[in-house]
Amino acid sequence: MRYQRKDVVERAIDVLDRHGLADLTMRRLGTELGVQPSAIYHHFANKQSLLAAVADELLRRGDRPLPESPWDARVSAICSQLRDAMLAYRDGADVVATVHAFGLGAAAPYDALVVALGDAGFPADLSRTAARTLLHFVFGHAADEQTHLQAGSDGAIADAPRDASDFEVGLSLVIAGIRLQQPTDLHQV
Amino acid sequence: MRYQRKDVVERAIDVLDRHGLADLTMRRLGTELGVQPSAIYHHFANKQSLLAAVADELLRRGDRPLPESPWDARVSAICSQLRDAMLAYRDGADVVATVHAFGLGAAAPYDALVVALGDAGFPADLSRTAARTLLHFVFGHAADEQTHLQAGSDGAIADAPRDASDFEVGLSLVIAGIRLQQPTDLHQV
DNA sequence: ACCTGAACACCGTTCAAGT
DNA sequence: ACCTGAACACCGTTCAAGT
Repeated sequence: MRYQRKDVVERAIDVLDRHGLADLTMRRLGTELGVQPSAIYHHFANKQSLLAAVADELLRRGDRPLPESPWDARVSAICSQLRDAMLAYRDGADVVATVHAFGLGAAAPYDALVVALGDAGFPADLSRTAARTLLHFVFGHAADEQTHLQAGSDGAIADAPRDASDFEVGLSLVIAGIRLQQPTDLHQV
Repeated sequence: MRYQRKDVVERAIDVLDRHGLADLTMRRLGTELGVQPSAIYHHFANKQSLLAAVADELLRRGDRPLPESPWDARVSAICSQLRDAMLAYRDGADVVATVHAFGLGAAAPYDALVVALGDAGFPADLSRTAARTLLHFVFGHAADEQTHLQAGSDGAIADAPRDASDFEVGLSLVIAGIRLQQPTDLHQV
């Protein structure tokens, strides 16, 4: 029963999706792998690194080729893809947000947004600020939605009725705000 | 040494600010109060409720009267005040975000935003979506900033240089996007 | 390279009983 | 109303030692 890093991450995602983040403990994961908890520390320095690897793999699995299209459609596609990737697994938004809060993770979507905005002619400063603003929205919205969905399945009361298009509306607000910052001579590019 | 709910919350904020969220345990708090950990369960059903009360108190302490001004300035003031309240205590953004992720907390700023937007003439649906979009930005930005500040004081490398006006720029992007949704006959109100 | 076994220093929560 | 004392069922992490 010898495992590599990759096997451990795969099993961790399995436990996450079946039992949730609260049950994704080093001890539980060890049991699932048929191994002592301490064995996992041969592959990861600590639980934080394991979670970072899990978050990266979740996002990697959601990776799709982006369409050739105007910058705003590309930005929208990156955000939607990120959202879909997080919602595809139980507590996925939580994991990605936790890892991001620790200062790691989601570097790929961030870079993709900065590039898309830079290509559209926005200055580098604004591109970075706008990219982070978009990520805050996507993370926050996904976490919110996953919490409410889960609260619903737990039998708790869903206090805020959420429309299916709520994400698109919020996203379009932010993108519209970014669009306004374009130099006027680029409005038709 | 008999305490009431309020005393427990105050001491919890004290521990939070001095030692951080990771050290705000029921056992630690009990020790600081000179009481058994189990005694806290007389005042709070569980740790989650305690944290919710802590988050509410943090926001309450940051409460300032809002200026009479156009809707966009009011919205901006609500967001800045929320941000300041979260950053005023160590790990404050983390606490508020955690509580919010659990489906509670930050109801006051949310309601204030919905009212400000509704008064400006936005339809109720859009007001709610815009209010949540703003909260996602403010929470995400504050958590990000607090993480990086703390990483800096821990001696870690601050990977993304953050400008002091970064919050204002991001916030103005979102508000500008909302402004575009105004019915044209209200643009000058 | 990968794992065991045992320990260390903790957690949140419950509950009968006390004042 | 507020608290004690003791227990239950867990955590993440370290480390010498094994193969």
